[in-house]
Amino acid sequence: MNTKFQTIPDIIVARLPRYLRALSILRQKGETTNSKELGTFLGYSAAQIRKDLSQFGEFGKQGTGYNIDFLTEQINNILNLAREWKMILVGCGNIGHAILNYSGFSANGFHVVAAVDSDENLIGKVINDQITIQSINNVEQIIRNHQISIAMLTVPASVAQETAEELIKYGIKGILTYAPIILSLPSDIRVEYIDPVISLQHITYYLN
Amino acid sequence: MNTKFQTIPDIIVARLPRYLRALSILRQKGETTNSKELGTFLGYSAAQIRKDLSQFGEFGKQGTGYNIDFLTEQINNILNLAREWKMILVGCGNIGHAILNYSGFSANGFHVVAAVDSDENLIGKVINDQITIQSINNVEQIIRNHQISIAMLTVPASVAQETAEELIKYGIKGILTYAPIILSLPSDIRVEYIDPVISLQHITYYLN
DNA sequence: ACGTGTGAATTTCTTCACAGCC
DNA sequence: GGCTGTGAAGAAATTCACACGT
Repeated sequence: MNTKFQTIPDIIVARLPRYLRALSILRQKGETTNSKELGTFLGYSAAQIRKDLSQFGEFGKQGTGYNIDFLTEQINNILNLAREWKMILVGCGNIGHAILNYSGFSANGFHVVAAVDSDENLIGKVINDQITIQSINNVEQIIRNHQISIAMLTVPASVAQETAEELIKYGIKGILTYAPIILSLPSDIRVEYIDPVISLQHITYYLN
Repeated sequence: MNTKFQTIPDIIVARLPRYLRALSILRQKGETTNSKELGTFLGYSAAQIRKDLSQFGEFGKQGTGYNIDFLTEQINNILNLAREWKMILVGCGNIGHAILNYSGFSANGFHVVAAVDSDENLIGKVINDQITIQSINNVEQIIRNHQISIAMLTVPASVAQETAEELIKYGIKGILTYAPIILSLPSDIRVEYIDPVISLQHITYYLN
């Protein structure tokens, strides 16, 4: 194992959040698990689980397996989740509203601390008794004041690229976008796409 | 190329919907494209684009590249998109509501023909002047009557597994689930996950 | 006896590089 | 000249299999 001088393949990093999901469920049934159980649960091989984790350290015990709380803590550390993250929601249409009403983010340490939109009619609206939609004109000030590094982008596809570029200017480093468009951004910006149509089109290949 | 006796790696299938997204944008600028342009646009190598497409046929012309309309049609055929797909929405909370109000599905040939929920207070509610939320008790009848094979699952995590199992009994073959839980289902059922927390946790690995 | 961590073997995926056609 | 389609080469990911610690 070596976390300092080796860069971890992204394909492994991508699996770590799934490990967390699995661990939180397995925790309900016991204090320990092992690579076989975890693998069966997630649909991966036991060897792959062990190989993945060994990239970051020696988290298991021979003969016993993994202590779930300990492994969870380690993966949280690896993914920089041992802290709270502030996010800004950019675009407050249908999806934006659903996001503001969704409790799953804050339950996992991700807090939407501001929401902006360009639609005058939405500005000032209070969602979920918690957050007030602000003008997108304030976005620079909001991002800088709160030191926000993650944005959720739920604007129309037609303005997604330019909006993303603006956010980056103000210090955003990671973007979770729901716009059905491929963003062209500097390589140091992390972008994740949520595009249900792409997921559906993937499914239909296997149907008939 | 051989589409009959070779099974195509899923990693290639997964890229095809992205090609469609790219093609629809490139189409606005011209009638043809080539592997280099497409690759640059998507962040893949030109060789990979050619290799991927060659799995399914010879869609390009030497010296010219690919006719965008033709290539789009071919990929649509490969992904079984040259038809309309009916879907049922199971769970009409926040995310369910956002889905019902989202036009991106029907614009791509995916039609939500029914929506069900277990909450008595929601039943009978009309969304978007189009669809009436029905009782989940009717789900079998709805799926069978409409011959629906795709479900969008937006129920709470605690009931996602059992709900999915029920849907499969009635003939559902593909599930797009928003529940933050790993479903354990027969291998002939196609499942795609949309889990924004997993996406965020992937992003944070690269931030600090 | 159980189950990890890990080199080695294997399989899969990506890129190279070029013949061949437009 | 430009660009595809594709074997061959190379790189990456996965699985094997086992020594070793508990």
